[in-house]
Amino acid sequence: MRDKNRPSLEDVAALAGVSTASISRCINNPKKVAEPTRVRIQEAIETLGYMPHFGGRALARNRTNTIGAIIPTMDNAMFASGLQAFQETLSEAGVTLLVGSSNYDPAQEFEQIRSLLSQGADGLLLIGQARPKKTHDFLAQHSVPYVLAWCFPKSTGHHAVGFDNQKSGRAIAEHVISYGHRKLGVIAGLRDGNDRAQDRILGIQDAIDAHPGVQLLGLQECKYSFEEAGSALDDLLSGPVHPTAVICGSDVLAVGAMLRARDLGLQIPEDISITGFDDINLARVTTPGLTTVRVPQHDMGQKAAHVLLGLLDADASQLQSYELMTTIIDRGTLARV
Amino acid sequence: MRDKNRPSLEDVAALAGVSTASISRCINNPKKVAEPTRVRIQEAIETLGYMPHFGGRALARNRTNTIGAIIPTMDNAMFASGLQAFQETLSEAGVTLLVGSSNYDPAQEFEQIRSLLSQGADGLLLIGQARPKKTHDFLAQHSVPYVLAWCFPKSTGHHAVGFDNQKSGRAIAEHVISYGHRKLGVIAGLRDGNDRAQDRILGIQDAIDAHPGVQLLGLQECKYSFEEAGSALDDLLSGPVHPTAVICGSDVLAVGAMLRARDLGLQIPEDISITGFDDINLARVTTPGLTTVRVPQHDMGQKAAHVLLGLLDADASQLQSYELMTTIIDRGTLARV
DNA sequence: ACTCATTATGTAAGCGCTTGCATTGCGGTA
DNA sequence: TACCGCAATGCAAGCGCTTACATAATGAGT
Repeated sequence: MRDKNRPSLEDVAALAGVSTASISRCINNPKKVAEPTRVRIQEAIETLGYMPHFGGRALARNRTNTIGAIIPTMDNAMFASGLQAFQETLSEAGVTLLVGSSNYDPAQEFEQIRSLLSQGADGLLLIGQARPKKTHDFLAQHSVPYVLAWCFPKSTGHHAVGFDNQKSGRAIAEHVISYGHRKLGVIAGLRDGNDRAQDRILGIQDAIDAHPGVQLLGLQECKYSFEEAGSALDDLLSGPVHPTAVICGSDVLAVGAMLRARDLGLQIPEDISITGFDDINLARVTTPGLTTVRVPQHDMGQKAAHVLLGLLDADASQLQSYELMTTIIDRGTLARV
Repeated sequence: MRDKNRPSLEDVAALAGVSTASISRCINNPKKVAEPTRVRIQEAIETLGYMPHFGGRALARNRTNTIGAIIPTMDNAMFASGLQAFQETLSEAGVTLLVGSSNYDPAQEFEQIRSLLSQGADGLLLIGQARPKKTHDFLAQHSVPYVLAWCFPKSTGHHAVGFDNQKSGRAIAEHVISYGHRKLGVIAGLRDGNDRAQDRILGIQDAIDAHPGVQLLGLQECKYSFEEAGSALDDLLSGPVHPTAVICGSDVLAVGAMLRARDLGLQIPEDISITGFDDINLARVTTPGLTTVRVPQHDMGQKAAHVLLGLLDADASQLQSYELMTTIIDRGTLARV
């Protein structure tokens, strides 16, 4: 066992010639201790290199100062940068981030929730709103405060910091339609267990339904990888009638489709238009640049952290929800028809 | 205080009609408990929805089953995907990941180390080898096991899972030179406090020194952003003689330079060659694809996790180091001259 | 001079869990 | 039948910290 001679409160107390209680107060609430004592204690702490024992502290105050985030994967820049902002904000408040990843699988998400909770997380950040009853029950049973991100539930039953995927999906589809496209294809993420993917599709459908002349020639679902998106494009192009525009549920999918289109010798956007969703770095880099929906990832992460921090202190039962707005970024992959 | 009626070991013990010791054993070492008792205990746990209290456990065994990672930023896909692999591997072993970020700043890194340690991290993953004495002392004083990643120190003083940045830097430079380039430019990350950036430059220098006819026309250091890299390219092109190839210290820098080159009306690679380093997704997506150095991010994260897990169990003082190999990926941004 | 706030500090009782040691009960052996 | 060894379980002492409460010291108000 390492740390055999890790100094404890008692050691510091002995050195400083005060009781352990004073040390504790000095650390947690300095103004409750007289100036000279405080200085003496500080010195003792320094010379011993004392650092409070996490377990002892967690046990005594029943609080870990730790918040967990469970995201599908950090491999997608979209979540990574939101998480970065989230972490930075927590850190400023002296709270540490625990990370779990679900790989878009509700069962894995459940396990990670369980795991982070058993690690004593004081609160949780969860992506999206759709989850099995089992998960909801579990969360309720343990009454952890948590906030949802990357979504904005209409029935605002829960704290959320995000945007309306359906509305945004509709917006980009309307945009495409406004450019004159009438034959559309869609490449979406697997909607099973993924409400964001699902809602975006719903939004696209809304737009199509609202414009009688417009038809959806095909809808492909696939994983978020260039390769799968490429195959999805193949499928979309395998029918007798080709779409003039393909709306993609994420930038990764869109770029995958672009890559494939290029391999097929198709010019973008002359031969086929493609749009993305998320506006990650990738979208700025393709030729031409990807027309996409900008999601305020950074703000979302930051705001979510603030909300969560608030929930910890105030035993806030008051609903805290913030809807952030997305915007369409016109680059070069959408042509007028 | 939430959790007022969170069940404790004692509650379970009462329900199951055994002592708390048995419950504890049943959880931590099932085979020390007779089958029928085990079943009874299990049931009690289920019906109560019992979950061990983290603090209590951490206090009693002086161990948190938690590992911290401090990376420069998750905003760079390179670290994000390594971290993802790291997390997954830890998770399989039942260990939770704590995340801190340093933003490439040694002082911030120190603070994060301090913070994660005070959160009881049993081990640490750190990026790179160069850090202030203060940091080293601190790590030594608290005798936490830690492993370095993204580097492979020659004086293998410490556990490391990574690659030799200098060697790889030299390799890509040699590659560029072998294509006939004689006038080179370099855009690197800020080397202050960043040994990876520094070593890559050193490697490039090595290659240049080894080839008498080759000259380095300019070396620009900047932050890892498209914009800064763009400005760096401007500077490189502001002299009387232009480089025919620009070697960049990361893909982000390379792409930033490409974007700017395109704005300047330069054809890549006809007018100017550009190479990257890391091989993140971005590199596959540009037109033409970026010639770069592939870093085995995934393997590195995974291997680092294994090493760290090993260090926790075996009180392993034995040095565990793994050098991974990088490879040059030829895409289209390097022309023959 | 005496009382009463007020402030600074000490005392000690937990917080929930693990674990070394003691105890019990059992089957096998002499 | 008495004894031993072993497996299963219970007992209780911490682990290091926080905090309600008790105590001491100081100064203000009368």
